[in-house]
Amino acid sequence: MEIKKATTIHDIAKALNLNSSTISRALNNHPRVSQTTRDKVKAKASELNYQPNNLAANLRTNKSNTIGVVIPFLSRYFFSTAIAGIEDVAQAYGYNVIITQTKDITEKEKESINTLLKSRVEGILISPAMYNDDIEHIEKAINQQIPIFCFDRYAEGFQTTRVIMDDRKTALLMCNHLIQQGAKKITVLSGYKTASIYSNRQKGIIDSYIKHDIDLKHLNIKEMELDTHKAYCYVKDLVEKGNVPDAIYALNDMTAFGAIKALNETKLSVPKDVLVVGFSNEPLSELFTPSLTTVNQPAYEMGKLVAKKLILHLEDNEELLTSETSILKSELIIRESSLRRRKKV
Amino acid sequence: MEIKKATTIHDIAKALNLNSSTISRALNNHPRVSQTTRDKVKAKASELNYQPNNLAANLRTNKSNTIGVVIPFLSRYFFSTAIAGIEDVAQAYGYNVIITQTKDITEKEKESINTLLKSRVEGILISPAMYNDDIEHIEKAINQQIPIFCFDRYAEGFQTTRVIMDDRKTALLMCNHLIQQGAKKITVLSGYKTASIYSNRQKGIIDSYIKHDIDLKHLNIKEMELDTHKAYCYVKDLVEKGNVPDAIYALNDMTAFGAIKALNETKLSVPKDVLVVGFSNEPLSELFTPSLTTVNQPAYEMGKLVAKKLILHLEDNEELLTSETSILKSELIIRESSLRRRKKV
DNA sequence: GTGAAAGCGCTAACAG
DNA sequence: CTGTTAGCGCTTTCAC
Repeated sequence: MEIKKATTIHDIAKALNLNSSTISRALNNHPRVSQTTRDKVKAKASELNYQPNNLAANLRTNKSNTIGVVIPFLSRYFFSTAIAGIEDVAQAYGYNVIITQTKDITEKEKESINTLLKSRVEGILISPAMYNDDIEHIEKAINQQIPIFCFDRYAEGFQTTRVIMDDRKTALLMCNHLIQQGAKKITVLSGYKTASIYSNRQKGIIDSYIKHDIDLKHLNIKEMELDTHKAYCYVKDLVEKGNVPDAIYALNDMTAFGAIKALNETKLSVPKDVLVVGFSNEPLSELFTPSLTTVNQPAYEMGKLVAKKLILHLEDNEELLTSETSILKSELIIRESSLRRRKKV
Repeated sequence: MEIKKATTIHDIAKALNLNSSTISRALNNHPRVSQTTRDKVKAKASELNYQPNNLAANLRTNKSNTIGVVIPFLSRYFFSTAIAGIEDVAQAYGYNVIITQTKDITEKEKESINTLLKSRVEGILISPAMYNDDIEHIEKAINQQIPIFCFDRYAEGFQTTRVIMDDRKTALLMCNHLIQQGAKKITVLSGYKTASIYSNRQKGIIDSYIKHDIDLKHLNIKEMELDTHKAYCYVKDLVEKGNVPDAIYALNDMTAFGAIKALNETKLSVPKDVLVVGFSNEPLSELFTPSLTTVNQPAYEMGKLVAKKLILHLEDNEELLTSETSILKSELIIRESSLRRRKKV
C-alpha cells in the first residue's frame, strides 16, 4: 500500500526554490513578503494540495486552538442547543471544541476537567454539576491559568465570567402569573439548591409570595431529581394524600409533563383543577394538550455569547477583568396549562 | 505577570538525573524500564504536576487522536444521544471528538469536511445531509486516506462501514400494525428520498401494502421537510379538502405531533377517527395525550458502535475490509395513538 | 524581502 | 535497562 506523505511547507519551498520560512510567512499573510512570492506560494500550495498541520503550528506557538466544554447532559435540548451556539462561534474563530458530559456527577466533572487539561485546551466553558460542593478541580484549572467560564449554572466560591439567565426574576414573574390566575397554594418541583439555577428560581418564587403578602406556609418546595417519572410519583402521592395544590410549578418541562400525567390519572384536570407551568420550553411543549406554559430560554444565544467572551478573552490577554456576569433575558410563554379560562385556539 | 512554564519530561529528567527518553518510556509504561525508575519517575511527575503535552506527542507520532463527526443537527434528540455514545467511546480510547453540523445543507457539509481535514482528524463519522446528490467532498476525504464511516443515514456511491437502523423492516412492521388496526388509506409524511432513511422507510411501507394486497393508490406519500409546522399545515389542508386518511404515518415524532394538532383542530379525534404513528421516540412521546405509537431507535448504542468500529479500524490498520453494514434493531412502541380501542392506562 | 537556524515537547531508532 | 541522537512541521528571532 502506497503511503503518500502529506505535503509540507518544505515541499513547497523546494518546488519554488525558496526557504520554508518564506513559505510560512506567505501563507500566514505576513506583511514582510512580496505580493508576487505570496501569490506564487499560494498557487503552489493549492496545486500540491497543501494542508497546514495545525499540530505542528500549535506546538510551536504553544496554542492548542481548542476550548473545552463541560455540561451535565448533551442530550438535553437546552444543552445541545447551547452547544450548537458554542460550536458555531468556535468554528468562526478557528477553534476546536471538546465536549464532555458529567451526568450531573461531581466525580465525572473532575474527570472531565482533567481530560480537558490534558488535551491542553486554552479555556473551559462549564455548566457545573448539580451536587457541586467542592470546586477543587475548578481551582486546578485556574491555577494552570486556564480560564474557566460558567454558563447557565455557576459554582459559588470563585470569580469568573458568567453568562446566565435571569432565573430569579423569571421565576418571580411566573409565580406572579400563577397568583394572578388565583393560585395560592403552590407546589414547586425543584432541583437541588446546590445548583445555582434552582436556588435562584426558588428565591424568585419566594419573592413573589412576599410581594403578594401570602403566607409562605402555603408554598411547598419539593427538591428532587427533576425527572419525569419521579415527578409523576411525587405528585400522585401528593394527590392521594389529599394535598392537592392550586398550581404546580415544575422547574423544567419534563417534570411538568410528569405532573400533568399524574393529575390526569387522578381525575384532576389541567388547568381547570390545577394549574401547571414548566421551565425551558422543550420543543414539544407547545403541542401538548394542554399546551404548556413555560419559560423560553435563549440557549443558542447563550452558547454563542459565552463562547465569544471566552475566545475574545483568550485572544486579548486581557488579564484585568476578573469577573463579569451577563444575564440574559428569558421569556414567559403563557399557554393553556396555566389559564383558568381556557384560551381559544 | 509571572508566567510559569509547564513542566516537561526534561524537567523531570533533570530532577532525577535521567535522560528524557527514559522519562518518556517510564510514563508510557514501556516494558524495558525498571520498576524502580518507573516509580520514581511517576512520583516526580505528579510532584511537579506534570501534564503530558499531547500536541507534541501527536506531532511526533503523526496521530491527532481526534475523530470528526458530521451530523445535520446537534439539537435533535436522536443525534445528541448518538453523539453522547460517540463521546463516551472516544474518551475511553483516548480520542477527542470534533462535532460539526450541516443543518442538512450539502454546502455546509462540504465546509464541515474541510474543517475536519484541516484539523487532521484520523477518521470521520457522518450522517449525511438530506439533499446529498454529490459526494465529491466525501471522496476528498477518502483520497486523503481518512476513513469516513456512516451512521443512521448513508450516502450512495461509495463503499464504507455503515451502522444503520433496519428502517425498511421497521416501517414494514409499523405499516402492518396500522393495517391490522383497520387502516387502508394511509398518508405518509416523509423526508425526501435523497436521504437513505426515508427512502428505506418508504420501501418498507410499500412492502407492507403489497404484502396485504392493498392497491397502492390508497397510499399517499408526501415528501416534505419533516418539521412540525409544515406537517401541521399539510394535514390541515388535506382534511379541509376532504381527504381524510385512515391513518397518518409520520416519519418522525415531531411531525406526528404537528399532524395530531391539525386533526384535533378539525374536530377529528386520534385514534378514534384517524390513527397516527411516528418514528424515533422523542422523550415526550409517551406523555402526550394520546401517547404516541412510535419506533424506539437505539441512538446511544449506535453512536457507541460506529465510534468503536472507527477507532478499532484506526488502531488495527486493517486495510482489507472495505465495507461492512451493521444493521441495528429498532423497536415498535405501540401506544394509544394507533389503537382503535383505547388502551386502559 | 528572504534565508539560516533554532527549537516547541515528545518519541523512537540505534547503541551500549 | 538506559542514553544518544534525530526529527515530526511549523514559527520566529536574527541576520543580511
